[in-house]
Formats: sequence, C-alpha cells, structure tokens
Amino acid sequence: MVLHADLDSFYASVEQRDDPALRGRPVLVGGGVVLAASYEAKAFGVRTPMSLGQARALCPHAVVVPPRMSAYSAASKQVFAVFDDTTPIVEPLSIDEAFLDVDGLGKIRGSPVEIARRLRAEVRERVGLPITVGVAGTKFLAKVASGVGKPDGLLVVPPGEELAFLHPLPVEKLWGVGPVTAAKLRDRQIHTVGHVARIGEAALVAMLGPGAGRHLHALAHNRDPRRVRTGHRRGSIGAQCALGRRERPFSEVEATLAALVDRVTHRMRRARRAGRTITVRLRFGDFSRATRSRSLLKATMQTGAILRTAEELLRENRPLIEERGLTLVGVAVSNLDSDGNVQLAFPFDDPGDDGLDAAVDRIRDRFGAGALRRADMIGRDLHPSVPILAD
DNA sequence: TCTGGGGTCCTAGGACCC
DNA sequence: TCTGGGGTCCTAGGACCC
Repeated sequence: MVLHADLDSFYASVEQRDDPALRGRPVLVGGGVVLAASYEAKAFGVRTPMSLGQARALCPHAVVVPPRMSAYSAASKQVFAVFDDTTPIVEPLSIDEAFLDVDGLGKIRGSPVEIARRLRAEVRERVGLPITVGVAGTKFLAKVASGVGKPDGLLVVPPGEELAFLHPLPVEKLWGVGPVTAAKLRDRQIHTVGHVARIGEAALVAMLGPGAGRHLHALAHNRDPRRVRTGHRRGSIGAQCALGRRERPFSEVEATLAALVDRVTHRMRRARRAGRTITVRLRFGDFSRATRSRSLLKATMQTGAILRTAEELLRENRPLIEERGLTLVGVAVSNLDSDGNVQLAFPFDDPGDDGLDAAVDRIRDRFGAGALRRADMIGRDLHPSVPILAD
C-alpha cells in the first residue's frame, strides 16, 4: 500500500502554530497574491492564487501575514524527518507532501492504516501541524484519497473498493486533469470519473490525444503501475519575476534578468549542480508566453557564462518584447548533471580513426587520469565529455 | 477574477547519426 | 540517385502540479 501525506494549508498552518492569536481565525499568507489560506479563510471562498485584494473582499476579517519561507522550510525538514522515521521509501513531491511506500513493514510497524494513524499523530506532536494522509493501492489513488480526506483527515481506500470510491468523483479530482482537460470533458457532458471509465480508450484518445487519452483511461480504472521512487533529483533550477503591466525600459529588464541569473547560479553552486541548457521565459501583456532556450557545449554553474547566454536570448527577442509588452521575465537552467561534476566537452576537427584515443590522451594530459570517467561521441565531430569535479 | 514563484512531464518537428 | 528503420539531441510550446 501507498501513503500520500499532505500538510493542510501548509504556510497558513505554520503561521497559526507560531502565533496563537491567529488560531481559529481566517489567515492569508501572501504579498500581492494569496500563497496559502487557512481553512477559516477558505470557507469564505478564498483560493490560491488569488489577488490579495480579491481575497480581502471575500473575507474582510482575514489577517494577512507576509510569507516566512525559512520557517516553512524548517517545518518541512521536521515533517520529512517523521516520514523518514516511518519508512525508508519516501518520495517527496513538494515542500509539503510526499508518497510513502509501507509494503513489507507489517511485522515491524503494523498495518498501513496503523502506520498512517501514527504518522499523523507524530507530525502533530513533533511539528505541531495538521496533516492529511490517503492510503490506497496505487500512488494515484492515495493522492486522490488525501485530497478527499482534507483537512486533518485519514482516508483509506480498502482493496476491492477502489472503483466504488473513484467513480462517483468529479473528473477534476483526477491528478492531471486541469482546467483545459476538464473543459473538454465537460463539453461532452462527462462529469464523473465513472463516466470517463465507461466511454472507452479510443474515444478519449480522439478527444485528448494519444498521451493524455490513454493516461486518463488508465487512471479512471485505477491502473497506475508507478512505484514510489527515492533519491530523485530535480531537473532544473530557475527563478522568475513578475513585472506588472507598467512599461519598462529594456535596460531595466536586462538588470532584472541579471539579478535572476545571480539568484539561480547561487542556488546551483549551493546544490553543487551544473547545467547546460539556459531557458529564458517571457510573458507578455496579453498573458501569452514564450520560452527561448540554448544549450551550451559544457555544463556550468558560473554566473558569467549563464548570464551571457540569457542576455543573448533576451536581446534576440527584443522586438517581440517591445511589440507585446513584457509582464514577466524568468530564467531556468536545465540539463543538470547528475553528480555535482562539471561536464567539459572538447571539439576536435576530423578526429580520424584513432581520434577518440587521441582525445582521451589530451584530456588525461590536461586533467589527470583520475578526472576521466567517460568519453562519448556527439554528432559528427568528436566531443569527449569529461566530468571533472567542480571547484 | 486579470493571475506569484517554483517546478514536472509530454508532444512534435528538424538535424543528425548508424 | 534514391531508398528504409531506429535512435538521440535540440528547441518550442502546452498542460499541469503545489
């Protein structure tokens, strides 16, 4: 069985825990936009992400507090320590939720339900926060169960009762059905998961495309073979900044981009990850979006190299920006190397039959034998790719 | 109701390789 | 000169998640 553990209104709950005056009152965490709302505030219809002005109109008595990210990440660490004490197989999904595989723990820790009960009690005792746990045979269903069980609940879907639980639910409860897919289904009078399950895979594929159609068909029958995976590392590191609707001089956009790159490379160095692909994200006055990316020959975590590429991408799109007006600029680095090493690639012209050996010799000369772990061919030219330790 | 900041995964065409 | 099947990488866009 799989547990999906999900903290309730995480940021708002931390604020209520740390300030007794906030308990039992509607609390909004945010600046400009609502990042989290306590259940007292949600009762008034407040949702995330909603502008603070809107939220205040719905819930005039709400207390608004600015976010304290360091407090949230400290609380998150404590909660994940409880997870790790529960089972070695923990897959984090975000700062406030994770999957836990509890198969094979029966003899030591009891049934999945007992484990889930104890987990909730321990998070409450050790961290002082409410958490909801869903228990089911698949990751997907455990996630649905925790969503239905909120707030501060425990919802178990016993074997054999999966479809009876799943089929009456609205399609929006399916993980992966957002506004676009929900609207397509609604247009065809499909409102429940049971209905999705009945209409057949071919019809779903025709409606949503092969990938999404098959995926949704499988989920509606509770077919989800994914295992709980540990040791997953993130694939990109990025930062972005909303600019508002005001017209900004191009130089100001460039300055913002530089600050974002600085933030990103700082985090890359702290995490000891280098990356090869730089993506600049743009959002325009009409809320249309564009992304522009470029891959470097070698992975880097240096501010200079990443900033040069990001600035190139930005300047190449200056006409587009000035035509449509920019409301958001972001930068992300992906193609992150896996082990904290830096990949260096050396191009050689016409390597010849023994070019690879020659290249390996040159790399060994330059970095020492210990630096060399792997060499491979990229494209027509020879690019031995040499991981060396980042300094 | 005009919308933050951090991510993931999927699709699809084109270049290029064997 | 024309032909095929199988594969990777790059770029761009889109849907979705918390």
